[in-house]
Amino acid sequence: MQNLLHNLNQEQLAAVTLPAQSALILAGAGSGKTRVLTTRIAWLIQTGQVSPAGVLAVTFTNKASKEMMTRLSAMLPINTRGMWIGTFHGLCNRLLRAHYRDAGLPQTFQILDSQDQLSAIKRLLKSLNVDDEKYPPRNLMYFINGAKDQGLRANEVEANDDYNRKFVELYDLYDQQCQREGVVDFAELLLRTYELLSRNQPLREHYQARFQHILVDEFQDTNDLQYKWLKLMAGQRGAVFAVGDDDQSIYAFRGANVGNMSAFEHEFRVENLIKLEQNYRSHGHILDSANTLIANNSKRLGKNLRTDAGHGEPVRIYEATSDLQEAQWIIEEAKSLINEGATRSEIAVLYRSNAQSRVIEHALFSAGIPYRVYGGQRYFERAEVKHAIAYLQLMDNPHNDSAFLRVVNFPTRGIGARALEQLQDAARQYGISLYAAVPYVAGKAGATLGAFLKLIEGGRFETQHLPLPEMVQIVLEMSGLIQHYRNEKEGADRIENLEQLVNAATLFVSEEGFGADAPALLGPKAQAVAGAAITTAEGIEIFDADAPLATLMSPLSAFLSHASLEAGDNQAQAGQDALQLMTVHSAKGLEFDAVFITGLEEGLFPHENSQKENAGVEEERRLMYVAITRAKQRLYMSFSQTRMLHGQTRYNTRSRFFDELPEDALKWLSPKVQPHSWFGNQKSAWDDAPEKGVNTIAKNFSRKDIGWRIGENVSHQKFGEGVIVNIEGSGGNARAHINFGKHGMKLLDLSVAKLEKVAPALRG
DNA sequence: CGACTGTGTGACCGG
DNA sequence: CACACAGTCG
Repeated sequence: MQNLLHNLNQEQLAAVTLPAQSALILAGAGSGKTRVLTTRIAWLIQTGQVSPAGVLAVTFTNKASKEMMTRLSAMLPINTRGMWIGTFHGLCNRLLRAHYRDAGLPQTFQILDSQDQLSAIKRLLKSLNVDDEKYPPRNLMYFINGAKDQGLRANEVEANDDYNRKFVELYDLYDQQCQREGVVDFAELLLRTYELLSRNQPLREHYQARFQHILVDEFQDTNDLQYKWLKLMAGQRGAVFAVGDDDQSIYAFRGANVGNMSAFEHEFRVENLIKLEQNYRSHGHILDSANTLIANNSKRLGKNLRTDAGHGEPVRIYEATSDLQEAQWIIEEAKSLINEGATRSEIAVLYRSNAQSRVIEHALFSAGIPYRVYGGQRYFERAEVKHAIAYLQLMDNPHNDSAFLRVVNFPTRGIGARALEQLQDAARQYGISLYAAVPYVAGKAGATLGAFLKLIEGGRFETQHLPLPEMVQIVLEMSGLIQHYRNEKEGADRIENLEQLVNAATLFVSEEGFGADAPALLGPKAQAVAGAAITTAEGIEIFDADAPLATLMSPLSAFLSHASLEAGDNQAQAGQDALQLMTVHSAKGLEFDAVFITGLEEGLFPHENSQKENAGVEEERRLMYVAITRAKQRLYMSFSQTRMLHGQTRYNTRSRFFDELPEDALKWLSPKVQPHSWFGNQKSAWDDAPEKGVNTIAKNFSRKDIGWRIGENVSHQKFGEGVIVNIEGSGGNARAHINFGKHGMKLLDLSVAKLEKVAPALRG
């Protein structure tokens, strides 16, 4: 035990060895949060305060839970696979499989990822003849998920006007559709588990008694439903050890509620609030920047990171003239870092949104620097893989209409809109799934549909006794997918991805302990394996959802869950030493020797969608805080005067966050190319101005006429610095649209407004 | 009727 | 750059 604790600092030690009560650990970035969590679990077990089965550890990401298991295995000689360590979603999946009947689900229920969910919603609207312009599917999806994240069913949502009442009605119909098809979305996994435990007293009491210690990572990211879920699991006696950092709460957009931290403090009667403020990651200037920036937020629990490392390098800031040039600068700097001996994989380029990666990737590619992009499309989200998965889904649960529609005519087999219309009519008439409705379709359409049905059933029959990887292989062939892509010009990659699915299945089966020969389709004998049955006073038998997936569901069901819940690695050439490109969101929890934060412009970072509400800007600031605290030794920040986004040039001012950083920690670099930017140069914004649209109006005037031009940096007494985005009208009537960053877009009369020219590169 | 091709529109962050 | 849509050909 000595060695377990001996490397901890005082704060960490105090947290790890707290008594068995609920506690809140405010853990700053780089303060050894994961270490405290895992050591706490190990310490509890090693000192005999709890058995491994009495611990429930919840994380948000698969990565975090894997990390926890790995570290725990290194500390204790136990098999962590049987332990209850996982993401909220993964743990709920386990519980629902074990108690599927009580939860009102088929044993082979399937999980919709957000793509699936959106297409299910579109399908619902279509079948109801709802105008999807008036009720956009995406909005309905946000509405439904938002409600579920608060733990609200349709009948519990308040609607004050007709428009929202319609949403509520559609929410209810959506849930009915999911139930009919045997599918659940992400939020449903949690809500359904919550309802299961609140309604089923013996079950609830069983798990409450079992989990004496509940540990939660990234507590600041919990939404209302997750908070209620934890409260229910803990019951009266459970000790919840919550670790979080309110300054790193960056998921409000999907329902996370930082308020849960103070609520937790009161409702769980927290006597021990420990702050981990010693930072082991970043040099002084970097940490100062983070601290000074985040001090601009109003609602904080209060915490200031300190470090024993020296000031280190200043934070370098660069103003680029264009996104292209920004990328070139990044590459120059990265190159010199590498020349100085930096490891490529220790250099990260962060951006606010995925769309920004393209320019940087292009530049890196041209420069021949290996790089790796996180985010973007993930393995199980690729179209061809989703197709293959849909065939497998149909074999496990034929009533999944989304899966049915995805592949019924892919590869094409002569089933068109007309046939499907007939099928959908029949399904609606009898209230059954498309699959079940096939026999009710007559004529030629009925025959082709019948052939598809035979294909699925034949595949199922042929593979029922085979192990999962072999089943996958056969499905790839009999579905016609391989053949289809073989005929396609650029199908080689897709075939490779499909064949990768067989490997994925092989790997999965062995990692989850299914045994190489376990038949893919055969349901598990859960009752026999999963520990003793518990009979309650009411005579209800409960089978504990103990132990790994292998005892709860068939290899195929488990694999399909895995495909939805883990979506796989973000594509990338893994392995080699490469620069790391990712969004700030996906960088959370990581650290790098050198970090570039790019695109620091008003409208982009902070993002324009967040600027309407004040709380939104605070979240952007926390996001910036997360970005800064990823850096260990070197930190670079850059912004650009112009940027191509969604096919048009945008003129932005630099991010307000620059004004919130400590001057003495910064070093402003002047642009290396075109020092006074394009407006003094021959090639100017005129040449790049789009040929169509409002800009052509401005194009009719020469600079002499009005003295101002698009793209020019100006200063206004009240609004500060801005950029002329567009000019309309002529001569004395000319008016300019000017982007004043945090003051927003203004339309000013050029003959009236007192504007001054600003040289873009100058800055104190 | 169904398969294929071209044009227009919307696009952050993620389990 | 991805989808949904209309329009055309077999």
